[in-house]
Amino acid sequence: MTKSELRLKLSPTEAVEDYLKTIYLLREEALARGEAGRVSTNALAERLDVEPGSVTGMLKKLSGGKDAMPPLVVHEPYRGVELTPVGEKLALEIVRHHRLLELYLTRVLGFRWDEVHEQADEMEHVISEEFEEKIDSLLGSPIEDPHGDPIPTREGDLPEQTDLVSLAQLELGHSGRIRRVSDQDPELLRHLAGLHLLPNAEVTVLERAPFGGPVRLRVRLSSREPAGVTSGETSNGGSLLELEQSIGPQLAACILVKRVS
Amino acid sequence: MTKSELRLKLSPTEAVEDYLKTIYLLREEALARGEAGRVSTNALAERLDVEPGSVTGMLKKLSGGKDAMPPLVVHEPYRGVELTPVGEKLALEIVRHHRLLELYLTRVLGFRWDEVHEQADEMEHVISEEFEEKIDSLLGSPIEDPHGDPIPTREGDLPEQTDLVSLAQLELGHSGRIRRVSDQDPELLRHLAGLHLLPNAEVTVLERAPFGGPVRLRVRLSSREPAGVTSGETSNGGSLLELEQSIGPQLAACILVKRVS
DNA sequence: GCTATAATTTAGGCGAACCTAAAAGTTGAT
DNA sequence: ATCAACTTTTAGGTTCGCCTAAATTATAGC
Repeated sequence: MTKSELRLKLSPTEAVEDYLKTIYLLREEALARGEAGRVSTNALAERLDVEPGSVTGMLKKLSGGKDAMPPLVVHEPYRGVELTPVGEKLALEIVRHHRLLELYLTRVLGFRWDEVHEQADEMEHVISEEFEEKIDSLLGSPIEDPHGDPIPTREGDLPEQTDLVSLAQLELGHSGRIRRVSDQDPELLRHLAGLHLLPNAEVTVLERAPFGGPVRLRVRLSSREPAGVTSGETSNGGSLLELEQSIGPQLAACILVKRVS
Repeated sequence: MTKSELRLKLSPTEAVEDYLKTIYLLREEALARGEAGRVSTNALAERLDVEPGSVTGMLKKLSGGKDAMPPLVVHEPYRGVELTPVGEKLALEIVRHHRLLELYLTRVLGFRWDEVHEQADEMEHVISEEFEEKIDSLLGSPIEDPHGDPIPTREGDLPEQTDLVSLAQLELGHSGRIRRVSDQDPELLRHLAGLHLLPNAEVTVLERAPFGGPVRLRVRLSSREPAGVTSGETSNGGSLLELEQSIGPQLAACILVKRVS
């Protein structure tokens, strides 16, 4: 009843919100990789941890438009799906909730950046517009979350992130400042924090071994490391402001930097 | 998936949590009224806004104990239901979440006391134990919420509230300090705030009209009115520290006071 | 003790969102 | 042009939490 009451005010189901959000995020990731086109059913299925058949069923519902709800996606069979303007609006609301929550949980409640994604995934569906507004203004209307992901405005506009390339693309000898890291995997985030590969750090590609070998990097630590990012181990006793790390190529692909040199 | 994953760690469903919480709260209210005995199916149905038949079905499930889940209630057909120790533990966890959230939303995020109940009802099911701990310590391990309801400890102990009587019971000429008000109805809370009948205010019963007539009260405003309780209208310009109000008997029954004289 | 009323249970169903298995359609490589 | 590999759809099923309607059981008045 609490649930159905909510849904009655024309709000989408939690499952619907998850589908819309995921379509949006997959699209965003594809764009970052320079790929065009629609999101495939299978990609959605994998990300949502659901069988492809279930996705088809949901896409049918979402593109149907019932209950005074306009179509939220355009699904062209065999060629993927994309959001309608209304669907994108809804997706952006959820993404905004998610990223605001992630930032709030780290900045205000002191969680580490690897702890917040799962919590935000739960809370994003239940917080009220008023709650959203309160934490937004408490944070000073921030434009990105702890992982560097841009936070949509209430109106659904995204701060543009220009010229970001992944460490997998950055040319030998070139440098960049870390701007954005995938928030999906807590393990990955803990690992990166351990290597001090954090937002605002400046890195240079020293060497790239062939055949998918590791990438050797010089890391210049950011003077002010972002809050709530390092674990308890305050091993920053020494004044090491520069170090070298080696990372695998799929890890490098998760790290987006803004070119410096 | 997100949902079923959670449930797999042996956590109860949201519906189950709502049933347990509601059984607990109805029991608590009955105790306050001096009634003993179990909670009836119909009382549950009414509070949960669900048909009685649905309640019976759920009670069967809850008393069944499956999926490595022990029985959470004892349901004696035709004579109501009560929580088992395990069920009560779970119920108290939800109540703790709810009341901590209510306090957090008023104290930290600046919501009014009539705005927080519905939000807490949603959020209580999704916040993590870590979130609970963070806001608990941020609030200084508080013992009651904005409406004066006691907050269970993490161990499931309740701060005792001794000697509370409702304004419907308080004898003519006697005084009490408002300690606790039902948080169920936002309208009621707004109304009370308008009459300055707020926690910590001291009231004296001046007159009680017969046949369920109104109760006339003298209200001495608390020096420090609880935060987030009065609406925008800062009509507290004058220095009126004492005033008279008249309220109906069912309203009086919602206000619990601690005897002063 | 009987009956009216209220409380409870039974039985059958529904929609949401997922599943599996298998069929059907599409694409690309040779 | 054909066939293998992939993608998508279909068809039928499951669980959860709710519903209604009808049957049953308890309680209380007379």
